[in-house]
Amino acid sequence: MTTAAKPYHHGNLRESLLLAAEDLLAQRGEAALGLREVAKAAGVSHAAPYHHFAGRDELLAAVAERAFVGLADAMEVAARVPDPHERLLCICEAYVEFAQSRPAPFRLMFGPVLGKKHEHPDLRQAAERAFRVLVQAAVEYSPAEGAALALTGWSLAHGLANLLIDGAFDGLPISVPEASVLARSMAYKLLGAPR
Amino acid sequence: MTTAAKPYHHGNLRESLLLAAEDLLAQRGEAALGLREVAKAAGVSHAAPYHHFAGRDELLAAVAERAFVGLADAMEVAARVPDPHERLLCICEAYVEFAQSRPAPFRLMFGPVLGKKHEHPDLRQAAERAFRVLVQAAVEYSPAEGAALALTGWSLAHGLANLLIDGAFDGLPISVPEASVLARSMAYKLLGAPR
DNA sequence: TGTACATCAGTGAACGCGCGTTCACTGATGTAC
DNA sequence: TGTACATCAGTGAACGCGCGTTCACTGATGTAC
Repeated sequence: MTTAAKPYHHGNLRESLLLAAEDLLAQRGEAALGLREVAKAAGVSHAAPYHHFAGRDELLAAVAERAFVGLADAMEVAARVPDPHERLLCICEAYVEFAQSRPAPFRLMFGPVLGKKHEHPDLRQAAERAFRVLVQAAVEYSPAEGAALALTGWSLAHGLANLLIDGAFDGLPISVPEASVLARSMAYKLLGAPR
Repeated sequence: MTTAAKPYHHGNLRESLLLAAEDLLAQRGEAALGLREVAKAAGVSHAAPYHHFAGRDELLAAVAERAFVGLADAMEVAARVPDPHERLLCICEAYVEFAQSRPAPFRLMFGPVLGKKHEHPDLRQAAERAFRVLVQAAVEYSPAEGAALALTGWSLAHGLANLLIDGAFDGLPISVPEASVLARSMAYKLLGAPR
């Protein structure tokens, strides 16, 4: 059994660091996302990341940006549903599912750990792409109130997502349905039943 | 001008520590909420808090609990509105206003910084009191769907609150109204216009 | 095809910092007689 | 009312840790001739 000698030059360390960061984020949460931890997880000295990122913030911003790309992708897939009513609903469901399946990235994307988000234009751009999917579907559903509907749907999905991943519903003195059932019933309250 | 000699025994250090923590939280956010920082802000050695709290987590839990008490109080005041439709709306508005005026406590209450919330029964109890205000108003508005309506209203208010305090609406490519206008228009979408 | 050399992308030691927690201590308080 | 003494609530030093960042360095790569 021969082990490949570890090359001095990594070749694609930037990508490896991001993958390691995403792994770390998923396993241990945003509190563990330090430069040294990420470097260790990528199997590299703790000073190596500085050749690829200006510092911790820039690494975090890159991770958040990639997460937003993933969210926008999922929302775009959901937006392929033909019926406008169902389409809007599926987009919101996709949003909640994203948060549930990747809670730590979701927190990083919106929370205060990564401040000064406006200083990272790529991050902002990815976020806006996701938002536009929702706005477009809302306008298609209701041209007159598209923007307001998008903000309302976003708030509803965002609130449900956060409450779910923060465990706020756990052990509540009322019975709480499954997340997907919840999302659907809430959306029906907002949009009415399917036409 | 005589300065009162600082007494060796503080008298009410537990309360002072909590006040200092709340101040620190408001000024510099949850990241700054360390035992040493709080002790310094209270003008006491960094080991003194251990006579009043088992450790950092217990201090944080106490701060979060007091914040939940404040939220529940605000919601109860809002619940005095006679008309059931307007009452439900005012409760949600109070929720959003609380988050906007005290974003850092709000994050601490729900976020992952303070984990294992179920290990702090007082905290859970204060949180449930706030939730019950909402459930009761929802049941009074619509006995048949009270619980579902409460969850939906909570999600909507919670999502709006989080998006607002995280600055997610800043610089969006659509125009976003004032927070209170937003909350009201969203609630109308959910409940219909006043009867 | 070989070789000199500039550039790149790593390493590991070090700096300075703040954190939570523990410990032996001491000054202040309050209670029993 | 006075005094001995237990208890309480502080202090300050110390431990061990991990963090972000900087630095001089060196091994690897690639390019010009």
